[in-house]
Amino acid sequence: MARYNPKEVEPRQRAAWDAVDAFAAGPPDDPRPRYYVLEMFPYPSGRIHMGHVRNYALGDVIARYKRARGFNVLHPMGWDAFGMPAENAAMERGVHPKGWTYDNIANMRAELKRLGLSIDWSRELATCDPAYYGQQQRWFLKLWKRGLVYRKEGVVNWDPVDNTVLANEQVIDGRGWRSGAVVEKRKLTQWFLRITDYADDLIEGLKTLERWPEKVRLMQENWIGRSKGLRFRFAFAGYTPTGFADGLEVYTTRPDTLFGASFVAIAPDHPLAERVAAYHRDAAAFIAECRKGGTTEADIETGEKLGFDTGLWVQHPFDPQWRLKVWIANFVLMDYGTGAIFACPAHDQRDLDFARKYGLPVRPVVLPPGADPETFAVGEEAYTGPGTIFKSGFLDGLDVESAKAAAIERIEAQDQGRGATVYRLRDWGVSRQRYWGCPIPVIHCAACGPQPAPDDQLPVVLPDDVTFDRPGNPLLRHPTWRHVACPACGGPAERETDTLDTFVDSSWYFARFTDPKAVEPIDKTAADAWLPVDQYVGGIEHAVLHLLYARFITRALKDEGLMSVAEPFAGLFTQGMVTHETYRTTDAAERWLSPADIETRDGVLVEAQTGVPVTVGGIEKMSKSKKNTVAPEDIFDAYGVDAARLFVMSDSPPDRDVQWTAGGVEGAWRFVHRVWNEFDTQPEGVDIAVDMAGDERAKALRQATHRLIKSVTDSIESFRFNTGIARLYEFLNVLKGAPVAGASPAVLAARAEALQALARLIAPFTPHLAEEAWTRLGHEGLVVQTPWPTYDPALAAEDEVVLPVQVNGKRRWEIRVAAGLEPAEVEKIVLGDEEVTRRLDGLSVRKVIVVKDRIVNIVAG
RNA sequence: GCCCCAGUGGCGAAAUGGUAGACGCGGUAGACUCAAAAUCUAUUGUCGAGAGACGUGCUGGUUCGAGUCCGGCCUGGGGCACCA
Repeated sequence: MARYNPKEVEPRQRAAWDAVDAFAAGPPDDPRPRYYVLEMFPYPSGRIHMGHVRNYALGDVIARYKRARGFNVLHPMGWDAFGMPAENAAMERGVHPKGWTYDNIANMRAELKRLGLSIDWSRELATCDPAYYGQQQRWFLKLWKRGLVYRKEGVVNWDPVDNTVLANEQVIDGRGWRSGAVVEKRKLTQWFLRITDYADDLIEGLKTLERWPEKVRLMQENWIGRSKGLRFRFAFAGYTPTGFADGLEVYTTRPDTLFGASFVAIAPDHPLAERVAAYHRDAAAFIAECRKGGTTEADIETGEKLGFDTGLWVQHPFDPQWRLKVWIANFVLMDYGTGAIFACPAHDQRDLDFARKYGLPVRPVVLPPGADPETFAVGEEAYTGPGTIFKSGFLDGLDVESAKAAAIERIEAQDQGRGATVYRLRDWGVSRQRYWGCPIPVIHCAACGPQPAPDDQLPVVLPDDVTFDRPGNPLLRHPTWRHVACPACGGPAERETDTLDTFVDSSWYFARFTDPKAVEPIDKTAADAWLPVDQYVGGIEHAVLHLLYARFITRALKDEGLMSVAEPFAGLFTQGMVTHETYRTTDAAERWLSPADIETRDGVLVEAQTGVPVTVGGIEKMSKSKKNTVAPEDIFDAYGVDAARLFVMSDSPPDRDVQWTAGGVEGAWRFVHRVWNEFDTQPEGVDIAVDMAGDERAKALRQATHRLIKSVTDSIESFRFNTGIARLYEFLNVLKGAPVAGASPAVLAARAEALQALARLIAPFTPHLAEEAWTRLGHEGLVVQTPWPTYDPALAAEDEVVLPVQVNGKRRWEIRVAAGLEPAEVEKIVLGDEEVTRRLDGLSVRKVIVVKDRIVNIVAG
């Protein structure tokens, strides 16, 4: 009897899979139904962390399960290989980003292979490979031709640490998503992708994504932020400023409150504000002050409403005699709606704050239900609820929604505006002033303007000979790379030196995986065969960023005819994080300590090296800064890969955070050994066909086996891997209750049947152990090539059930009856039970409720 | 401020409206051992000797029956945030 040794078994079983190329996706004419399972591909930081282990183990369970269920599974892996860390390494350590990246890829590939993932490695790709980003340049130019790419000057988010521009989605709480630096506003000319063209589609599409978490759909919907309202023009009263002969256009979602108008306000960046500033020094000073304020969180929190009276007046659209003042206001945003609003202080808090500060009129026009129209007034809080419109001319008596429609209708009839839909979503700025990214394949000619790089010059390859001794974009200071001939006129021209946001790279890789060597960006036949991805697995942190960009690019490429699906991911699963306790020294320095650096001495937690006492802090996401990480490689060495995989899936539901504990992984490790012992003690050559009838113990084991198959299958199907694993643990306890020692031939046969099932059921979770066990049972082939076990419903069903009997909802005793017994029969048994008189305690039976195979409740009084 | 999610033993967690706490961790006792580790066995929500009672953040309600459904509140987490 040999002790299970993962260090010996695991590499051997991986070699066995490789020898038969077990995980290659089937050829195009494969008759099996296709299933595409994909985890978000990693950034090659150099090492895998526990988050990767969990992410890829979860995906691997699905891939292995689906394969066993007879699917032709595509389960590829690649590298999101462009990005800042490579350049930082170049600047800090003098290594080349390319070398650094490919070294990291080599390391991480080896680590991921060690995890025993059932990946089709023949499809591996890296986004920094010209073979990949060249194809990206191809479709980028196609989208340019389509009008989905444009260049404009605008105020952008500038990350002063990474020295680059960031998209709105990449600014979190006023800081760069990667660097954490406070983002500044800069005016730059940038490349944009017209994601707003698809705003409506992207919202509507969410409704079709039934296998996405509600939470993610909601976040995307909020991010796109569709609102319906009215866009209309105010005519100026008295003086009309130059360039505004058509009036001033505003956007509102509350046209029902137009008779409550108090003033009109424009953004400090509004062209009219600039016009006013041209002849009004105080206005110019006010605008400058607003810009300085910035958009950081703190500024907004304390942000006081500030305004500047332009001295201009406009006419109310429903009453030309009624004049409204035009203010410049710091709370009006230029890049939402039209950058101008009409204010109704009674029914909008911001307008109210502003009106109170500057002594402007507050006119309630929505009467809350039950309020008195004579006395209703607004104090310090605007009324935004439902009600009846009053003091509003032709809108009087209508409810809010009807009044909106009526007001829009009137404005449209007057030809002053139209009902409009406005989005919060902005176009996606994709220019990055960095070296390690996909070059934007454009050539700038002073005479001809920006020109697409000619097809025969693609890919536009990054030059290798660049320097990182100074900040800024190395492409900009490369001596020769930029200088090329204009493809249109042949004159001297310059390459675009901006590279693409790395989120562009990850917006289509799932499509490239369907044929990673295609001569076109996407092989339509392969893409249409495999897409959409049946199950995508990744972190919730990409709920808006990557997942929104990928949906957009998929739609754009579909419209370009490159593939046929509109939604890239039919099913999405967002897994929780791996967390760990944090530790700090109690000395003045309060240093964070790694779990590896602490130990218990005389019952006190101390730093191993110094003996300084340690306090246990919160349970947080594993991170380098808090030092609460555990290196996967160390765990693999100590407990084996299977135990690590098992533990990250066993202790929490996959979508929730899981807390890494030393005790937990030891439990998983014990399970691995106990499973092996059951296989190891089973004698060889047991006759499984022996007659088991009449042997109660054998029958009980067989029933447990078939119930196990059912419950593990159900658990995997519903992504509740933790409960599936719990059933496996439970079953092991059953097996141990029917040991080989002293077993009848029938029990031995039942054990053999149980082990045949068990080896296959654990295969998605602990694949190496499963394979070794399968071999131990004497099979020639591999578990990975063996179908999923099936259960006999008759055996899985209970034949006797214990029914709790309640009296008035309180459990009093229980009876044992045949499963499936009709309620009337059960009632007879219960009422005939001698317990009944004792338990009723003098009460009489009023009613008996029997839920078949579940419970009996006697209502007595 | 708005939107969403979650509160269950010492801990991670189970539980189609039907026996709350499966399974694991930790604890306790025991076996094996010269001893320890490992392993195995039993036990482990609280109170109670026991029968039993009480227990799923608080509070109302629906129901024969509520952790689960509905209303209000509290706490924690996440998202958005001057979006007109």
